[in-house]
Amino acid sequence: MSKIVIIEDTETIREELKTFLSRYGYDVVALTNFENIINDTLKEEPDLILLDINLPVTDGYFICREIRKKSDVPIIVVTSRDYEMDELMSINLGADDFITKPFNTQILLARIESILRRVHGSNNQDTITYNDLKLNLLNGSVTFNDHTAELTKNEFKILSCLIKNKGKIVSRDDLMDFMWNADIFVDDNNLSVNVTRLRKKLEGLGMKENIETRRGLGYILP
Amino acid sequence: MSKIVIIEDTETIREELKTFLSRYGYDVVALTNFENIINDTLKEEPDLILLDINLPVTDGYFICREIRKKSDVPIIVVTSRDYEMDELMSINLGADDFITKPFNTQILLARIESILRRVHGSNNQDTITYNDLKLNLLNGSVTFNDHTAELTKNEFKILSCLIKNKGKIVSRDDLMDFMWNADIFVDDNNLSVNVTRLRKKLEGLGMKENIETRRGLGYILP
DNA sequence: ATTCAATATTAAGAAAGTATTAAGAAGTTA
DNA sequence: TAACTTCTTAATACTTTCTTAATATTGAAT
Repeated sequence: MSKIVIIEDTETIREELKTFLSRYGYDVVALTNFENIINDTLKEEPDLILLDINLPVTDGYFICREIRKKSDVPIIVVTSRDYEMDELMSINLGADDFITKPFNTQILLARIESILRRVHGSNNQDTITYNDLKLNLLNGSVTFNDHTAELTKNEFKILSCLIKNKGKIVSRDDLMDFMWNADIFVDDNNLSVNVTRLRKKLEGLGMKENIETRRGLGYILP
Repeated sequence: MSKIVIIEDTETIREELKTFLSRYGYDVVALTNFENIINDTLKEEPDLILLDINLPVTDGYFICREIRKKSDVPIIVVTSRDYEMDELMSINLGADDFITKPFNTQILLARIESILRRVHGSNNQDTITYNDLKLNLLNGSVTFNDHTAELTKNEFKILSCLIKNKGKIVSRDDLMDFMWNADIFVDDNNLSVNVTRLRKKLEGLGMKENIETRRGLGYILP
């Protein structure tokens, strides 16, 4: 399910869009407080952003550029038909597409799907998830709701192994093999220690229930 | 120099487009014989196709679909404003973008450039950025706000590699490979030294937080 | 309830991994 | 070649993470 963040000041349009896109299976977040809009948007980790460029208070151009500085998330810029040159500008802003108001909702839908297809097409397996827990494979960080922590190499290996096998028990032996070359001897307790540390880190993020021990069998993310 | 094929039956528009796009440095081919249009077009091996969907004799929809079957070349579909639903259709046709007549030539140009940029990868880029940091790829200088510094070859390579991978951890090994031919041995510490120097230079520009170390994993511009 | 193996916990020292500094080597440019 | 910049090597310092070790807890089996 793709998440779309809507940045639009007109309440009616905003709500219409939200209802419409939700009906088509998108996870839609319509931000209403524009004070900290850039960070708020990025915090949502959307798959796509729908940005009205003609915001009366905040500057849509600015928002677009700032978001692009920090993220490659696709941005569709919404412009008013009267200001066609805005379209031109939005290209240089780093926007991925733009659409003019009033727009046909089917067209909007098609453009959204087109972009998402393009992005997901290139098989973005950048993050793996377990419920609300996200493990970023590229920068080695975990996020649970809004809280993020960096993992060390060992913690990262354990967690990625368990998430990839979510719902299955992973034996301690398998984990050991995965983490260390099987030929060199590593004390078995080493794993316990690292699991403990990982658990603490996850709890620190607010994830109370995380890795479970199945005594005699291994560990599991149930 | 990118080659654009124009498929448009109205001679005046066709010639106008050709003149206009040529002036902006494109190699333009305007086909006039529609008998074998699909093969003729593909034979040109264009970088982009501009296709009028409302061709009176030949069916633009058909052309678009057939071209897409045989090639991934970007297609911009030109439609008449009256038939907005054409836009939707053209997406399903495999078109990459569409534009309605009468169009602002600057917008057309912007869309063409946008698509070509997307396809060619962000190649024709003179500078790459990370937040407020700009790295000029042509002269090897970095700018942070108003402050500028010259980078040495090694510093440049490290920074460009990290900016191109912003948000991702780049392992020391990858950086080493990127900087030196993997076959000759280069002391690993060499990288540390160069990272230190680069960091100092960036700090000197006022960029307090820059390259982060992820011990055991690599470096990252977060 | 007791026992025992399996796992957890804690803390502290060891070991990698990385940073820093300086000095000489190797290029560059005038 | 001299003067300069940049690169590499080397020696040493620093830090984070890993591992060890000693001890505690848990849960299943008896």
